Amino acid sequence: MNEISLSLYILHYMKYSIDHKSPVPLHIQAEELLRKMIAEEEYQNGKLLPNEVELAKVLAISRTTLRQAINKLVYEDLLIRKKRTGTKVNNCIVSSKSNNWLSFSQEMKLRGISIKNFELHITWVYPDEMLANFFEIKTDRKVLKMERVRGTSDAPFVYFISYFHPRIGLTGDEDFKRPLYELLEMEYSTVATLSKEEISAHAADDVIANKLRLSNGSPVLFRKRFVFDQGERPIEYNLGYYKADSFVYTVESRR
Amino acid sequence: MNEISLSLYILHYMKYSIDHKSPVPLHIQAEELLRKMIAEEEYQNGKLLPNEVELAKVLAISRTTLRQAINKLVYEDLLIRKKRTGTKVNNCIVSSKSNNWLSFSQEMKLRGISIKNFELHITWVYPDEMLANFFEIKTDRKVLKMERVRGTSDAPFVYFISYFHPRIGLTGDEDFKRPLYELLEMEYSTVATLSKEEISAHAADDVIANKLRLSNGSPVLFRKRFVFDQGERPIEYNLGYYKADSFVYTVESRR
DNA sequence: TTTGTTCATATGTTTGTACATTATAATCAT
DNA sequence: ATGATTATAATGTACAAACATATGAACAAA
Repeated sequence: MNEISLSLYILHYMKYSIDHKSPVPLHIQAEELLRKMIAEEEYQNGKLLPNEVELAKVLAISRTTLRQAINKLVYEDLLIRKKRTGTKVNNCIVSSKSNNWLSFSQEMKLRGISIKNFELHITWVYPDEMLANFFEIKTDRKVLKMERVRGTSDAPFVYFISYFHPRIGLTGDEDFKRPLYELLEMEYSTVATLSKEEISAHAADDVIANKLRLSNGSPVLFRKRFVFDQGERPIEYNLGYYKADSFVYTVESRR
Repeated sequence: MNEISLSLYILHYMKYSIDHKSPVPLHIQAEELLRKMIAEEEYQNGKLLPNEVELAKVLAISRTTLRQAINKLVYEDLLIRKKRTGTKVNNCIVSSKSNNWLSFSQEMKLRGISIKNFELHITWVYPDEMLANFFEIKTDRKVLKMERVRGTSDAPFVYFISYFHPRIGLTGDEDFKRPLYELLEMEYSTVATLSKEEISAHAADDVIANKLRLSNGSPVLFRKRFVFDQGERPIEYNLGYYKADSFVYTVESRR
């Protein structure tokens, strides 16, 4: 690479730079920087990152240190390396790692996808038999129900229904635009620790089709989620209807 | 560490050793070795791994390389490092083993469902770009393709397509009515160890609808499965189309 | 036209080295 | 005894330097 394009790079990455005097480790700084970089539009379209040696040179860190940062993102499946070609953003639509406990919005943010809340509806309802049973409460004890439709700026792609255990103490006036599990953890010292999920395919009924702007009978991915706290006490029952092809559930298992 | 305890270590790790002449990278070998080590009972009880410099010395690899391996397991949350103390097994997350490794027919049997094979079709085909890439072979090298439709005595409910890596040595004349992973293990000494899966919902196209006796556009649960052996070498690529509501995927995760 | 061959260039692997950080243990002064 | 200090032993961070390997592209030979 010649002087000119090198200085272009320098210019380009001015806004992100590494502070060698900062107490935070260089590879952490580099990681942060990469996360910001790959959130940018141009990288979403499959543009390659600058190659390792050059980028290391520009950031004035060693290639090893840079690789340390890149590797982390590769492991998180946010970047894909290819020999002789380079490293680029893994822009496959939406996916969720099973052991990852990021909230929906956090994960979307990570991938540089901005999400829009289409609907947010809070009510207090009587639980049905099943829910009362799961929460281990009587059916005459009201629980907080949250309905939510979310998607990209273009169109909604998921319809959530959540029920929360009254024990938590939610009033319904909380700011539900905040990441949910953060809210529970910060304000209600309830930590979601265990989740049991059931994933299946369904045909959209009237309600679902309407919410997701689909025609009746369209395929949706349905996820039922039972969430527990540290003491394995039930805290949330969550139903999610995802527009087909908008959500891929990834699971990694080893025996 | 003195001579005696060092040689104890050597003895102890004789069974696991690193082959410097093998084509598989040292850090991969080290990773495998660690996985085996930490599976041992004594390490489950909070026993610390040997410290990095010593272990590196015993295995005759550099500390950096060893750390590469350890880091991967740390990232997977299998190991926990602690300064001044050492690295030990994180035995609190054993639940991920809930991921059953039963084969399809075994699992059905367990549930008391007798299954019927509707179709079983074996061919040799050229892999497409993606498959060749996964198998790390050229697109002109044929691979064994197995198609299979199975269900209850009433109706089919799943359509499988499997591709097997030529390395395994399958001829196509095997008895595919036997449990598949048993066959691979017994006859071809190929042990499926790691599986990465992607689950999503789709609308059935002509082919799928026909195989499963559904109408076009009906919802199906689609599962893509990448299967690897001990050395993380690819051995199978499997596509499964399940009739909606006939299959529920359950996942349990703990953080 | 097809098939090798080579070259350039990207990531991949591995080592050796050095110093920083930090939690604990041992020591010392009070 | 107890609080402060120091030493130690582990991981954490960082660099530079090789060499390995895969692959696209250009070119040459069949």
